[in-house]
Amino acid sequence: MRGERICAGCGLVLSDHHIDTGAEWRAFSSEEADARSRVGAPMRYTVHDKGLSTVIDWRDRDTSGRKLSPSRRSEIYRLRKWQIRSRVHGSVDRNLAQAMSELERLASQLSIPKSIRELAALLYRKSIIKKLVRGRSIEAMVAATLYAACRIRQKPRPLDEVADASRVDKKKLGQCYRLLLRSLKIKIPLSNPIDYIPRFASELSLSSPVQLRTVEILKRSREKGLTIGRDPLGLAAAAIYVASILLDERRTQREIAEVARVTEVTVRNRYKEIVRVLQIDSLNSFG
DNA sequence: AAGACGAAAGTGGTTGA
DNA sequence: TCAACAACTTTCGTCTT
Repeated sequence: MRGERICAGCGLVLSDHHIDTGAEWRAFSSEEADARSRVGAPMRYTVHDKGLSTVIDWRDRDTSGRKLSPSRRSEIYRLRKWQIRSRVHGSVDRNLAQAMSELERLASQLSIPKSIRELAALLYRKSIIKKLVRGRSIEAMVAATLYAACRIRQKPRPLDEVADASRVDKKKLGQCYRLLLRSLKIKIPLSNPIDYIPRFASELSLSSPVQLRTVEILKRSREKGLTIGRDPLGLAAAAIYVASILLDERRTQREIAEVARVTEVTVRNRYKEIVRVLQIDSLNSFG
């Protein structure tokens, strides 16, 4: 239920309220699925198998014992073949299948474009080859690859956001992410605060002049060395806060802190530094 | 009443002996 | 491997709008 449509160019969120038809939970058994399902089966997957779980009988008869039409027969034949194939292929394939469906679910919930999903899928395949998934949850590794893919494509999402959507806790997600970087020997630079601005500004309903001013503030902050060793999310939040006041579209520290997933204290600390170093006197109490 | 402020103590990751 | 360290969080009492 948390879909957004995002302009690929600028990141502007065009519309909200898309419906994710997938279940938002995972079930490890059918009992659990029954227990957690609140809306009944969305479709009759049990009939002549659209899922992979149903066993296809060898006889060419349907459940009431009648003979099947020729076209139906060939369809069943095809399905039977797939079922055998999926058994022949080992645990790696089963792991992948599960992972890919989890990836789709997660990416859909986070409105992550297809090209980034594919990169994440590639990373996951590599991590399987490297046996990184052993002893870790599939869900955690999937989330980590997705998080990494977003950062590689310069469309970072806060770690917290990914963690929430995947119900993997932040700590584990971070661990998996770092393992991924180490094992696959990929280097991902710190995320650029500017990359967060379009999303955050959109969530806060801020005009594009505010966005432009925010970017300006971030660039100048970087030149002054204010960004070294600082959390990019905190910088993004603080710059938005300053810009929103300067252009008279003020948002509270709390509002901004919430979308950026940092605390108000961090917003405060960063924005004080920005105001001091960039000498934005109109926000200063002193003359 | 809500927002902003800043001090103080706690957390998890990084670094360097 | 461990301790010091920097940045951020949590919490809370106080001031400002």
